[in-house]
Amino acid sequence: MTQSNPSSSAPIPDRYEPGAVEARWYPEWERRGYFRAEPERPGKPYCIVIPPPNVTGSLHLGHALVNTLQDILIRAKRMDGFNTLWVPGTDHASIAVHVLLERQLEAEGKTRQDLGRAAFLERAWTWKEESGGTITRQLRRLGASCDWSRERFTMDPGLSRAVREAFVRLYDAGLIYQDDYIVNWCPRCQTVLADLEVEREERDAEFVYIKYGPLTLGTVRPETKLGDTGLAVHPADPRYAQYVGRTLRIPSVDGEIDIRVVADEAVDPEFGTGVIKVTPGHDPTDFEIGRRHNLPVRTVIGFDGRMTALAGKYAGLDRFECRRRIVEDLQSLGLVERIEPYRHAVGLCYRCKTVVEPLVSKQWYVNVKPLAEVALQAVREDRIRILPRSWSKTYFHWMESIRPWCISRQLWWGHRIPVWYCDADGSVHVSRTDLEACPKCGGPVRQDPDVLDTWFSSGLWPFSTLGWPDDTPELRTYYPTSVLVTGYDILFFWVARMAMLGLHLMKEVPFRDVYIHTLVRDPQGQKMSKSKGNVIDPLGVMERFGTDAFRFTLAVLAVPGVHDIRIADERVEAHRNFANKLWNAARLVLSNLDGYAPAGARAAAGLPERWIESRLWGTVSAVREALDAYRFSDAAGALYQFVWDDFCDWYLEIAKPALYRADDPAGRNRVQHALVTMLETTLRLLHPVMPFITEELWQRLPHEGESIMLAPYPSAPAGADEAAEREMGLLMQVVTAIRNIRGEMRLSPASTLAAIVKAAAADEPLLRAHAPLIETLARARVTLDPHATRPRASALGVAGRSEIYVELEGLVDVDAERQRLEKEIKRTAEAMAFTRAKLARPEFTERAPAEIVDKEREKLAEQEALYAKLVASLSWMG
RNA sequence: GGUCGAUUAGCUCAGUUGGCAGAGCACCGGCCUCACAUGCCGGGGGUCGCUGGUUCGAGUCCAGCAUCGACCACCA
Repeated sequence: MTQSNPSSSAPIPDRYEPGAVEARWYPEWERRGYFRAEPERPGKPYCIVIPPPNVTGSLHLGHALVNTLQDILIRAKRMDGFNTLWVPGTDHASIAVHVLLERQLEAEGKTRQDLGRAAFLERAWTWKEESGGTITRQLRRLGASCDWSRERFTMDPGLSRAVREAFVRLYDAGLIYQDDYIVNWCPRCQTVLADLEVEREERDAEFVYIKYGPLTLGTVRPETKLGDTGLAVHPADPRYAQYVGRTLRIPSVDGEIDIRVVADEAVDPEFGTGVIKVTPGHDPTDFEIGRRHNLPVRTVIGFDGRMTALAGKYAGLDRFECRRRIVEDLQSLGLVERIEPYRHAVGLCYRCKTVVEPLVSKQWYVNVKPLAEVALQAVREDRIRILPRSWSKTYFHWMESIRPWCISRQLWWGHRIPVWYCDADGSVHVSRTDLEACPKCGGPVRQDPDVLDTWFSSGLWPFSTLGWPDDTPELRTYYPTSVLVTGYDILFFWVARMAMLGLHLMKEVPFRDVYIHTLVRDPQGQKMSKSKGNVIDPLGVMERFGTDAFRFTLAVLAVPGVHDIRIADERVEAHRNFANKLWNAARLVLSNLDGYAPAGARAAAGLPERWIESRLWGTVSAVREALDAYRFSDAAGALYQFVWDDFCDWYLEIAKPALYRADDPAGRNRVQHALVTMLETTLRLLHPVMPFITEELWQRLPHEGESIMLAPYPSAPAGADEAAEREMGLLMQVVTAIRNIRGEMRLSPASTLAAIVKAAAADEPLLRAHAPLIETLARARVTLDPHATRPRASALGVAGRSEIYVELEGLVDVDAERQRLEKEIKRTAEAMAFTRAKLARPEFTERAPAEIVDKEREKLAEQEALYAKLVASLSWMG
């Protein structure tokens, strides 16, 4: 060993105490540079870019899950000799930061406009500097082995350059354009929102039937009446055919108005009265109808959510207040026919939950249709694998019906749109560099005041973080990245955009695999939110149970599927216990290593050693296969079962006698060797999931190398030792049979039982050879007698085709035993009848595969033998 | 309205090509056995939502129904 290690040599406590171990190892790993990547390093590249958490955020369960999974993959690949890179970083989260800072300002009685753009941005940067480190500190706490030397932020100079490059290229390709269109406007955030950023929520409302002269129509938005520039009916609706094309003069809240009736396919004649009012300025459908029929746009609600001057006497009123007033006024004019309760979905801002107002305004768009086709193709052709596969369909569906992506935002915090306007000659210039003067006339220019959608810069993340647009070694080595791990909630927001932009700008997919994990919910299945007060703080969980236990729990919960997972304390507690189990197993091994000479342990392995080794290799294969398929739960499950059931419950108990005996140093050494190699390998196998405890224990065990992080990931040298597994299986059955009797008969665990084993001929030598092992594990004296008859006062156990009699020596209630026997006879008879019936059916014996039929026949033979024995036993009971 | 998914033990959930229903927790009984009571040994408990179909054989495949959920959607 070349470096001193921070693990203490003090006596090992009998409980695993995670806090100190975690605090010790992470800084040490980081200090030694284990996380750092080098493009020139040998090994197949394996790269993951982190889904950048919002810079202002703190670690929540979703982050904990996604980053644990990534860390498991990266650690396993790193140990397995890959040239690994895990790029960490954070997102500037334009609108989210706005909401947050504006709430702060609100508390001070100010608005962002009071502050002004420069001061607001200064504040945002200060906030970023102050709290931006929180999440990365917490990721370290989780054990995330990211290459922190390559940490990126979406508003870094380098990434900002990438954003401009991308914008210019898309603009030059004619894929970015400006359009006057109806958009989703958030009156609180004072910005436009992309369609995706509008959430739907069912709300109760009033459906008001308003008289429009001879016609009546229903609406949930009476206030937009002031913006009506037409009425529409379905072209094939005979009821209203006479009105189509006519302009009606009708009474309204603001006197007589003229309104034209048009026919349009968008109208559903079945709904309401079959007539709709057309308000092109405040409804997307109406906007389209208006365009088709040349109806003017009349904007009566402003960007602030208040009625405009065009609203006449209602000008200045809040839109909802105006709604009430209009309905009152209509009622007093006798223009309301009736009002019905109505439940419908309203659009809300995904950040501040304010009701979105459809408004017409000029915005920048990306024509994503052609990009989507390429991105669609990549998934169809499996160049990008979306896992679990079922998510592909969702991706296809969205991509196929994709609409232009509105990318401008009337916000300040973000990437300013690289477009300059010259007022002198009216020219528009898109530029990679800041412009001071108009390239055409040399006159003054002003930059577009808006910023880009946050997701524009995160859409470049897989290559912008690797140095794009420069041609860097990082880009050449690590792009395309190997896998993207993320939640389905940002499949469209992020994954789809990365696929489109990556394929367009890099001409290559941004990632080979996309592993979509499920979302984490509280124990009641509720989505966690601050307002519900059900947020589980991962740091608190790690504090209470340890990071490794927490990570293991997340891995266990990470089942491939589409429905969300729930996390409860009991789950984490169970894995805290698992960590403790591992700790104590190691403690047993470590405290019995005196005199251990690795070189002298070459002697032929005994059956239990062959068995545990076979089990270990089976586990190694299972874990590797599971990780390759992103089946984290299966990997964790295999590890749990091996460590607890096979290694601790069986092998350690088997090993103890040899360990404690001083008279057979060779045998002891052999067992020590098995213990050390099995445990050391297990720790390496477990390390990606439980990095801290495995490092701590590995350092204390005999090992090669300076850290478990750099040790090779185990691979199975051979297949299973089937003979060993079968033979040990039988011995274990005999032991369990005896223990079973002890339990059923209520015999003291302290007593040594007398067991007579009537072994089936084929098993006799094995049972004879390992009788001492059975004796130890079952706490029984074992007599092997192939011709034994069952003693009168005894209980019967069965292992395979062997019988075990445990003498009860008058300790047991005969009636109780008789009852037990009767019950067992009944059960056996039922099972036997079932098997017989199955075998009696020619369809089965003729058409089922031979080995299945043979298995059934064998089963029946065993059942019949057992039945005969049981019946005989009962007669012996008298 | 469209799409996808779920329904398995008291609870939370596994169950990959159809071949004897599993885990963790909870529960019951017995143990402080010199690694661990965050432990050990044993045990009980399920018509796999309902109805049909395919098959020698269905938790698994197909159809319908019921209940719940998620996502998408311009029905005013």
